Amino acid sequence: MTKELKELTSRETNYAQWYQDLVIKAGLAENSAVRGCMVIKPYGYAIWEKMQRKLDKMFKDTGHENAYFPLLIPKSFLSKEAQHVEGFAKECAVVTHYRLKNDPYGGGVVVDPEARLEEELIIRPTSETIIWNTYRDWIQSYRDLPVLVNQWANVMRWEMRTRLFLRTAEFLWQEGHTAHATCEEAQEEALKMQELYADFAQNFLCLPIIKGVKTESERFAGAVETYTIETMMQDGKALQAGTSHFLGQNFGKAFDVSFIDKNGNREYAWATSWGVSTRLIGALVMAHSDDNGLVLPPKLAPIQTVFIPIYKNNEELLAITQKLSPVFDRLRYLNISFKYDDSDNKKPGWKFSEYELKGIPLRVVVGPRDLENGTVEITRRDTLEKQVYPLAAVETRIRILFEEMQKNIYEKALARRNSRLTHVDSYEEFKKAIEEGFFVYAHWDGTRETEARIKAETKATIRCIPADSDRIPGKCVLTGDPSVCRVLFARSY
RNA sequence: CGGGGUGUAGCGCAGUUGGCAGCGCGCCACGUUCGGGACGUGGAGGCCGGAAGUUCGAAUCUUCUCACCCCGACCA
Repeated sequence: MTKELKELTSRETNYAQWYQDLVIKAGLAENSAVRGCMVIKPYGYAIWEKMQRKLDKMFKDTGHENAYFPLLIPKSFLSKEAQHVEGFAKECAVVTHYRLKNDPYGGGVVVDPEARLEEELIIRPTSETIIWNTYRDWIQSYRDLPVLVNQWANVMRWEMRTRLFLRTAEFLWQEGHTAHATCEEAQEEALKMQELYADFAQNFLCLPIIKGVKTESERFAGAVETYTIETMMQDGKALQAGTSHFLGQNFGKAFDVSFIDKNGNREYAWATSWGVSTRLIGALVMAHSDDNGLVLPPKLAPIQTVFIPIYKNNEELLAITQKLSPVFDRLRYLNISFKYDDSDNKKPGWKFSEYELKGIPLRVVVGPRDLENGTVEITRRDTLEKQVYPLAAVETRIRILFEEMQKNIYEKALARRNSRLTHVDSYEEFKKAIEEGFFVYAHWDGTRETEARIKAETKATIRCIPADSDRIPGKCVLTGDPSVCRVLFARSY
C-alpha cells in the first residue's frame, strides 16, 4: 500500500476527515473558493446524473412531470407562511442590488448604491413559496387537480457550518411539489414518495433505511407531517437521506390557492413536497467505502467495468484489443457501461489502484497469460476477490457478478447497521449506547422538552418515529412518563 | 458567532538562534520497465496568504488583516 493510500486509512482518528479526503481523492468534489460551496467534479457529477436518471424515471412512472421555477424569490413571499419563514429566514442569501460600478476610490468595482432593489430577493432555500404563488394561477377547479410537478434545481442555504456533500451552502436536488383536491389524496402522495425514496435508496444505492415520521421539532418548516428515510453511516451516525412532507392546506391558505370542488364549494388545495439532494452522494460514500476508496453499487456506477490490458509492446496490445473487441460489442448491446484503459502512460498497478479508488465495480484484466489460456481475470470491488474466467461468455459472468454485488453491498451495509441497533430502557444504557454510536430504540414521553433535554445531554436526536413500530407502550427513558411506542434516537450528520 | 489549528512549488510538508528557498509526490525529456500505485539520469517550477513595522538583513520577530480547516451552536 502506498503512502497516499495509507493516509486514507486513518479513519479511526477522524472519520469526517477520512470522508473528506476520500471524496477529494476519488475525484468527486472539492471545496470551492466560495464560502461553503463545492465544486462537483465530472466523476462526482456522473454519479449524480445516474441518480437523476433513475429518479426521474421513477417520478414519471408515478405520473409526475418536470417544470422549472425562478431562482430568486421576492422576500415577501417567504413570510406568508409563518412556520416556513421561521425555519428558513436565518439561512437565506439576499439579493439587495442589481448593479456594480467602478470604484471611484481605487481599482475594482463596488456595489452601486443607486441600484438598491425596492424589494430584496432571496436565493431559493426551497421553492414552496414561489411555486405555490404560481399554483394560484394554475388551479381554479377540482378538474385542474392534482398538479404533480417536480423540479431539478440548485438551492442555497447559508449554513453556519458546511461539510462536503453532506451540508454545502449550495446544493443540487429535486423538489416535488404537488397540489391535491383532498387531504387523503395528499397524504397518500406524501407516503407514496417516501416509499419511492425507500425503494430507490435500498435497491439502487444499496442503502438500508429506516422509514418513519419526524417529531414536531424535527419537522420541515411549514409541514403538517414529515416522512423521512434514515440511513446509518459507518461510524454509526445517522443521515437523513430523503424527506417527503404532507403540508396540509398551509401553503394553499398562505398563497390563496383555492378551487371549486365537485359540490360547488370553494376549498383550499392540499399540498405535498418532497426532495433528495446531492447529499445522497455523501451517504453513498460514507456507507460503503473502504480504505481502498469508493465502493459503488453496479446499478449506480457511471463506469461499471474497466478493462485493463497487460502488455509489453504494441503487438501484444493489438492482440489483446482484437480479442476483446467482440466482447465490447456485446457489452454495448447489453447496455453495460465500460472503459477500456489501454493508455500507455500509466502502469497497470497504477490503474488498479485508481479504479479501486473510484469504486468501479468490476476490473477485467487481460494479459499474455490470458491470451494463451483464453481467460480473463475479474476482480470485484466489494470483496476484492480475484477469479479467472473463460473469455467466451464474460458478459454473462459480468451480469451475474453485478447482481451478486448489488445484493452483497446492501447486505453488508444492512448487517453493519443491524449490529448497531439496540433497544434500551434506562437512561444510563441510553447514554452508553449513544456514546458508542448506536441507533437506539427507546421510549419517549412525546414532549418537546424531553426531546430537547436528551439532545442537550447526549447530542442524540429523534431520527424518526418508525413506521414499522410494534406500538407497544412503555415508559419514557428520561422522565418515566407513559410512552405509546419506541422511537429511534441517534447522533446525526 | 465562540474554541482550536493551518497558510512556504500543482499536491503533501520541513525550514534550527533572523543570514543563498528546501524535501517527498506530481510534472517535462531520454532510456530500461509493464500481472498491484516501477526505476535510473537530467530538467522546469517560488513576491514564503496580504499590508505595515523592527533590522545592515525577515519565511523566521511585532502589529493589523484575509482565507481555509477542525470542534460547537444551526441545518437536508
